[in-house]
Parts: sequence; C-alpha cells; structure tokens
Amino acid sequence: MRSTSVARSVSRSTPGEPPRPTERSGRGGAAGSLVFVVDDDASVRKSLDRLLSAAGYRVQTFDSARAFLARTQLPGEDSQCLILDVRMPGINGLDLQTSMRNSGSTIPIVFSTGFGDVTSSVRAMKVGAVDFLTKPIDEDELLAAVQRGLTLDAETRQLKSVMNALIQRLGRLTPRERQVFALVVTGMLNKQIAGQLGTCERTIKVHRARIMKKMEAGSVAELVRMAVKLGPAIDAPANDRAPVQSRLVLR
Amino acid sequence: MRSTSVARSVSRSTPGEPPRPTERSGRGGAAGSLVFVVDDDASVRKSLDRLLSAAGYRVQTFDSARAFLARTQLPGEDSQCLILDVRMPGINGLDLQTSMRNSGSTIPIVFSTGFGDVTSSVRAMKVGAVDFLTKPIDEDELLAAVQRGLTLDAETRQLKSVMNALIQRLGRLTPRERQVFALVVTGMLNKQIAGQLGTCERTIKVHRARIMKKMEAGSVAELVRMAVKLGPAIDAPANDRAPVQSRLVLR
DNA sequence: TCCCCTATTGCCCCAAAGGCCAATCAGGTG
DNA sequence: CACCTGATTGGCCTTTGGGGCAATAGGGGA
Repeated sequence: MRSTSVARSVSRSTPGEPPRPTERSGRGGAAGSLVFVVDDDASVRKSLDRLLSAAGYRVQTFDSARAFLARTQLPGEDSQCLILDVRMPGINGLDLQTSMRNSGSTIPIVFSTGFGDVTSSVRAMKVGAVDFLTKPIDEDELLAAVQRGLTLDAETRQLKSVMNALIQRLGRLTPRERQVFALVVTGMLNKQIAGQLGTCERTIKVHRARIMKKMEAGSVAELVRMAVKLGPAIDAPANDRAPVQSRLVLR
Repeated sequence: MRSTSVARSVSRSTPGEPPRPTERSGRGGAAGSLVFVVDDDASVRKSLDRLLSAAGYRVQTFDSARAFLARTQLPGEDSQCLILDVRMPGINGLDLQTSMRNSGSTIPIVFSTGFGDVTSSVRAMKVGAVDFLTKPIDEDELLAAVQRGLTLDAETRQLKSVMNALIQRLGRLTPRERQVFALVVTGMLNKQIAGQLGTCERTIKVHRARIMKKMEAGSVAELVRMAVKLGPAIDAPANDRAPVQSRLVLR
C-alpha cells in the first residue's frame, strides 16, 4: 500500500550528522503539515524522514532536544507534530516534553523509543503525549499517530486563534466596561446592573453599546457565548490593549 | 505519616477467596468514597483493602472482572474509583476497561500490575486510565492516584447531573418549541425567527415564553448558557418526556 | 494649560420583549 | 362526539434595550 522505499531525488543538506535541521517538502497527502523528528540516532532520523516524506509531510530532523529548541520558530499556519525519542544524550525526551508544556507549547508529541519502560510511557501519556511507540516501530502505527497529532494540532490552533481574537477584543474594553460585561452576560437587566455598580441605567446602556461594538457581538446571545468561551480566561488582568500573543493556557 | 499496619477489628466475610465482594467502611478522611479493587491475587486484595481502609475509604474487593461486573450497582452519590489488575484469568483488566467505557461507565480506573509492558500501559492511558502503576506498588502513589480518580469521578458526576437536568427540561419542549429555542439562542429577533419559521412574531413570543418557563431560564443569557452546555447533546432525539437516565456520552 | 479618554447623565424616540385575555384550528383519544 | 394538547394569531399595554444629541467631570499627558 505505502512504499517506504521511495526513490526520489532529494537534496539532503548533510547526509551524516545534521547540526542544522533537514527539511524535505513532501508533495501529496496532507500538504503543508510539518513533522519534526528529534532523535540522536542518525539512521533513525533518516528512515523516519524517508517514511514521512513519502507520506507527503514536510519533515525537519534534529539530533538533539537542544537543536530542536533552537529551531527557527516560524509562526506558520501549518499543523505540526513532533516525533520524539525518549532516551537521548543531553535533554531526554520526557524532560523536553514537560519543559515544552511548561513553556506553553502545545505541539502534539509522539514518542518513539527503543527502551520503553512503563513508568516513562505513563508519565509521557499523563502529560498529554499522543502516543508512545516502541522500536521497532510499526510504520502504520507511526503514521496514524502522526496524523492524530496533526489533526489535534490543527484543532488546537483553531481554538487558539479564536481565543486570541476574543482576548484581543476583551483587551479593548475599559475596566468599567469589563465590569458591565461580566454582569450583562449574567442576564441582569440594565437597571439591576446600574444598581449594583452604583450608577444610573442610562450609563449602563452606553457602556453596553460600547461593549457590543468592541466585542463585535451582534446580539446578547453572541456576547454570552463569547463570555462562556472566555470563561476561564476572564478576570485575568489582560493588560489593557496589549496584543496578547499566544500566551494562553489551554486546559 | 500513614500507618499501613492498621490493627482494627474488621469483619472479613471470607478470609480466603471472596466470590462475594468484601466491604469495609473506613471512618475518616474522604468519607463516603468507594474504592473497588479487582485483582485475582488474594494477598494483593487483602493488602490493598487494608491500605485503603486505613486511608478512610470504603472498599469492595473482587477476584475477577466478572465478579466486579456482577456487583450490585448502587446508584449512590458517592465518588467511586476502581483499582484494576491488568493480568487476570478470564477478562483481563484492559478488556474490562474498554468494555466499561463502551458501555458508558465513566468510573476512573487506576491500573496496578506486576507485568507492566509499555503497550498495555499506553493503551490503558489512551483510553483514559487515571494511572498505571507497576508492582511493587508505592503506597503513596497509589493513594494519590486513587484520590485523583475520586476527585475526577466527583466532577464527572456533578457534570452528569447538571446535564441530565438540562436534557430533562429540553425533553419537555415540544418539537416546535425546540426549533424556536435553537433560533433564540442564536440571537435572532422574534421577527426574524417568525420569518424563518413562516409564522408571525406574536406566535414566536408565545413559544419563547413557554421555552423560558420549561427550561427554567431567568433570562436569555441563561438560556444561551444552557444551549452551550447542551450544544453537543442537542439535535438528539431526546425522546419526548422520557426520564433520560445516565445515558449520556461525555466527551 | 489644552486636549483626549473615560465615566456619567438627561431627554426623546423607536424597536423589541413579555405578559394578559381571548379565540381558532388540527390531531388524537376516551 | 367531547376533551385535551399543541400551534397560531390579534389586540393592548408595560418594561427593556438601543441610539442620537448634548453636556459635565476628573485624570493624565503633551
């Protein structure tokens, strides 16, 4: 079905050791998807590169966690997925995983290891790994896992972009408007809100109108939906009118 | 800190093999929480029973998956958690896990096994196991995992009960009212809804009023929140005015 | 000091939401 | 057939939500 032995004219930057990442752009399939391979074993990198490229993915290989972390972060729109070796000199796969998670990275990780122990696999899965495969790796399993990872990443990116747009808008609200916002989405009447905030109804109306404009909501219903999405993110300082880039904890 | 060697007068039903489940009610700590132990090894059951009881949990042990499945399902409000052995004669732990998940059970599972292989652990974690511990089991780890499981179960039960209440109310709506409901929570005006449904505004107002009553919503905002919660469950047949018991797919 | 941003308020007016009462009509059931 | 439920519609009235216009006030910043 799938031919792993793809004979194509590919320009490998460095056949042997790649201090700089290798990239081969696949042609068909899930075009645009980017798969990172981090493994200290050159032969493993090579075969994975071959397999994934043949499957149509763009591939970038790294010989260490350090090299991967130093990669040029292109903010592209492509879905990404990381195939990570557990045991490596320097930073090992598991530590890289937790480190990335802590730094806010949400890139899906598929572990591949030759020395799989239960403890490591469980730890990896608990932290959110897509899969944990042991060598010799079943190609179909790997490709399936990578696909799951890419799909998941696409969804996460989608969600992030929506959330960022919302947070961005929320950031345009003045503190007062945010207070009113919080009460409006509760279903309170202008009169009640006015009472609670100690002002008159007319004022609330004005705030309300500005809120609808700034949040780009066409109706209270939409506003409520936004509030629900923002739910956990609300009450956050949301430093007024700051770009609020990908700093977003998705849980 | 914790004394595993609790010397208390406990009435064990059958010291040796327990075709019928054992139960010991703990006294302090997380009172009310119920922990099931399924393991074919009597000595393991015994020690876990002792450990968990000492920690204050009510414990029920079973010597096989079959015995566990045959347990008397008490619909109590207590949080539950299952400690499951992987390798057992008859139905093994992993199969019991998937079987339970497929049948809609959401009880958190903590695996404990003496023969942990990576494949099994990964499979178990992917299906949603709380943890996968290998023997000899670290008591603190086990207790921590059980506590996570119980907490998770409490949250799941809370969510389920809320969802059931909502589905219950949704079931009281007539088909027409449900149509209007769907459009109202979109933020459409009565006039627009009327146009789309081919009736007059006055009619929509009536439906709307009934919807608010039946759904027990105090405001459109609340109604929208309900719709958001029901979101995935909507469009479901929701056989009119049927009790709709725990049949609910939480994803 | 002058200007801009925010927060407030008052008046007026219109559209929309809701409540009350009454009435019609189609289906299904005892 | 009488009765009940669900879907509709009309009229009338009150409460709310929303906008426009104008004006006041306090805080900062250029």
